Amino acid sequence: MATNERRAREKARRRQEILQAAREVFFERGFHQATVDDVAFRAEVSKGTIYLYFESKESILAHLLLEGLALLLAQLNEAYAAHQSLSAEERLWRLARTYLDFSQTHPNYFRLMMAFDRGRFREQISAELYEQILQQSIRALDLVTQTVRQGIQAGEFACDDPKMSAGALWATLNGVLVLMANPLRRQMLSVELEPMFEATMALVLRGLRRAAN
Amino acid sequence: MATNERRAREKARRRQEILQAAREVFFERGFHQATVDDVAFRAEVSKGTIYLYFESKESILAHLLLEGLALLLAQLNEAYAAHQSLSAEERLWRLARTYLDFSQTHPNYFRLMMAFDRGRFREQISAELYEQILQQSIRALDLVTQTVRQGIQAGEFACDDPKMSAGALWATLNGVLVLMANPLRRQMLSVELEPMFEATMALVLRGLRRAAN
Amino acid sequence: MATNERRAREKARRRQEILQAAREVFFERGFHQATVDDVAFRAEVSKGTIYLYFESKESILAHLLLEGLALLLAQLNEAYAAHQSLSAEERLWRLARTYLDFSQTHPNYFRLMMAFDRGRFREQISAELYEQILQQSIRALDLVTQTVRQGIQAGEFACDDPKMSAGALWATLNGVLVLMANPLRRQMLSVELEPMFEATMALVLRGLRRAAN
Amino acid sequence: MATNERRAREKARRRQEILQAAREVFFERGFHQATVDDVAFRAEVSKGTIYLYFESKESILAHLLLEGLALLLAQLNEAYAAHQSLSAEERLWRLARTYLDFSQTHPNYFRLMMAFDRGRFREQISAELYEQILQQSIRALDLVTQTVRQGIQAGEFACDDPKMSAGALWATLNGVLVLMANPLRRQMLSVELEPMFEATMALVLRGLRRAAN
DNA sequence: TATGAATGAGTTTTCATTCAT
DNA sequence: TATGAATGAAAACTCATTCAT
Repeated sequence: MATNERRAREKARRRQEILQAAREVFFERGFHQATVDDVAFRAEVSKGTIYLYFESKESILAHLLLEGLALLLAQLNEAYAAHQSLSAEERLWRLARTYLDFSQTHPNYFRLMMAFDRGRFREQISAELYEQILQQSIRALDLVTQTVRQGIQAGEFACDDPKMSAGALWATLNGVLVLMANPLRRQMLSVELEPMFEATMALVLRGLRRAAN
Repeated sequence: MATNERRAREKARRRQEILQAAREVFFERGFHQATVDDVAFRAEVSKGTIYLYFESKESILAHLLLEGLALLLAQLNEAYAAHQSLSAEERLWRLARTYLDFSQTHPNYFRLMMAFDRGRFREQISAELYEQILQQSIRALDLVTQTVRQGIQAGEFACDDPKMSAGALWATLNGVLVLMANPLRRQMLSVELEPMFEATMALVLRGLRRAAN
Repeated sequence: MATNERRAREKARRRQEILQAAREVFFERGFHQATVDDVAFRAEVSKGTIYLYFESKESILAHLLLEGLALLLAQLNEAYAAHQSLSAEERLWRLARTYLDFSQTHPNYFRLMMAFDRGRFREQISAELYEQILQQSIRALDLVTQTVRQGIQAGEFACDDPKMSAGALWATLNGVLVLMANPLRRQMLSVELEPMFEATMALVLRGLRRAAN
Repeated sequence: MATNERRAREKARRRQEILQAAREVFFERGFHQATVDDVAFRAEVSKGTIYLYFESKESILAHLLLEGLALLLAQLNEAYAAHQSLSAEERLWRLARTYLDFSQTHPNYFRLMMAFDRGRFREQISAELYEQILQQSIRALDLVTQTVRQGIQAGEFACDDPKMSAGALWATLNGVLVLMANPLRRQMLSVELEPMFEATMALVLRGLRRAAN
């Protein structure tokens, strides 16, 4: 029935509204500082309604994380697919640059992703949700792996295990982005993110190249 | 006076006992789950006493972090100083291996360090304490920078900015260690920490070497 | 009209389904622990529908109680009527035994009856409903009163006020059944329900008999 | 030290104050309707303080019950011990009358005792507390058992098992007191508590007497 | 008649921190 | 210096009931 459809639509919309409110509130005040009441108030629904759409406060956060991952994945996919004739190295640059951009444009989502590995978060959400998040985060890595594989086949790269190399590259990016996320540390190192990013990528890619051996 | 000295000594000891208790409790139950009461009980002092030695719960955590950093630094220093005649590359391997070992032997301290960058932690402790922690964490990096500098001077490495290269190396290590800290992810990647560590180090060092250009 | 009849029939059936679901849910989880949602789910109707058939959660419980009382009354009536030529004492034994059986076969209903006297239950249901329940519970007593009266007329019993004696007998039964309902207490008293029941009945009937005076 | 003593004394006093406040609040509004906030307000302490002295709301209730039992036991003991030369039957009358008086003077405590057997109360308090309550309630019964035993030895009573007879007597009293606690039921039965009590006691004691056989 | 989304007051419990002794 | 009793704000989550559709 049409009624059912409309209902489903409205339900989805309401859910989005709550998620949107939670995003604002969590990002403004921090997850721990923010209260479910805050979210309800911002979403202009009652507190009970929140629990009609989400199991717990943590579950909301998990869904925000999923949202962020989806956004990142979309951008990475776009970067990956954009130009078919790209060399593997160029493609890796594009992927990395996209990630860098994402981390700067959506610092909150990025911080959420980095925080995911830590804490008792895992214990507070359902196993399915947890695995779902992990799956998504692996997908980003898969794009890199594909590209490394391409580079190996094209003779650009000289590594044996594309998975491992991709992991190394991705881990490196994470490390750099996290390291440089702290302004005080940037100052102490007297290095800025952009050059550091460039240098690190150059370093790793140099390591990957055939001639390296 | 001797009395003063003894007093100071006892005060320091009491402080250590509290710290020790906090370490156990925080690591067992997690920082948020642990209560100051737990710490007081474990340290066999009253709750009020805790606040004679530390400003707040967060401050205790910060001092634990400092402790962890001191431990790591000691180990890194030892690894750095051990053999004077080491090549820069060998020395970097030793430093990295030491860091890897530390992350495995003291996973709780390691997690604490990684967590430091996140969250509202910064807002909950005094600015001095915060900077102190940052200073310490920079010192570790300095050892790496020194080594890279040595490599450049010796003609081993072919990079311009030792600070940046050291940062890249360290960031890479952090990234790998964090990435592989999650068992489920290790499984999904079907890669183990040890080979990943080796491969990543090899990759980055290859990128650093002269011949690379 | 036939339609009306069918409607009424269906309405009654739906009501019974809800009552049946409530019985299961309330008895399984306890009244307070059970939610109206549970009942609705079990009855396979929506929560709103529950309120089309019952005024409140408490009202459902009251109707369950009425159901239990009806069941007990039916059994008591049967026991009372079964053999016309029974002596009063034999008849009292049968009634008591029936009550005992009921308390064991339907412990939940029995507990509900015993709970009725307590708590703010009275304040939560309509006065009519409350009185209805009381009326029903009095009817059971009436059977006992009738029998005592019979015994007096037949010269079996030697008491003046049949109402009072019946009340005493019934109260005694209630007391015994409640006292022995607790397993831990049975253990502490090292007496089982059955012998206690027999002994108490024997005691009271002895007291009722003519020779007693 | 004197300080310790005073502290202990004050702690005990504070505990009593909370218990006193809880008694008032629970009895006025009913346990479920009453909130811990109410108790705290009445006791003029903060809510947190309540939980410094009692584990839970239910635990407070349990301690009130213990208080009531202690009071009842004191009165029963007094009645039991008062006159050494009493016959068993006279003594039973005194004990029963004392119980009756208690139920009228402290209807709230009495209701609490009757409620104890029901509900999920058992599941909400610690096993020790639960057993403690049960133990106390058994002690009252023990006085009756002692007296019945005395009657048997003196040749007054003609029963075999004093425990069982005492149980029957006590159960009977409980039954009568509960049955007659409801005003509406008293009205419907057109019997008042006092005569009912007298008649029931007479009935049961007649059943106990030697001549009965 | 039936639905089920929305409500929002209500409740227990926790815990970092303070302060009189 | 040490204690530990007291605080009281805070916060997540529940659920009976209503009402627009």
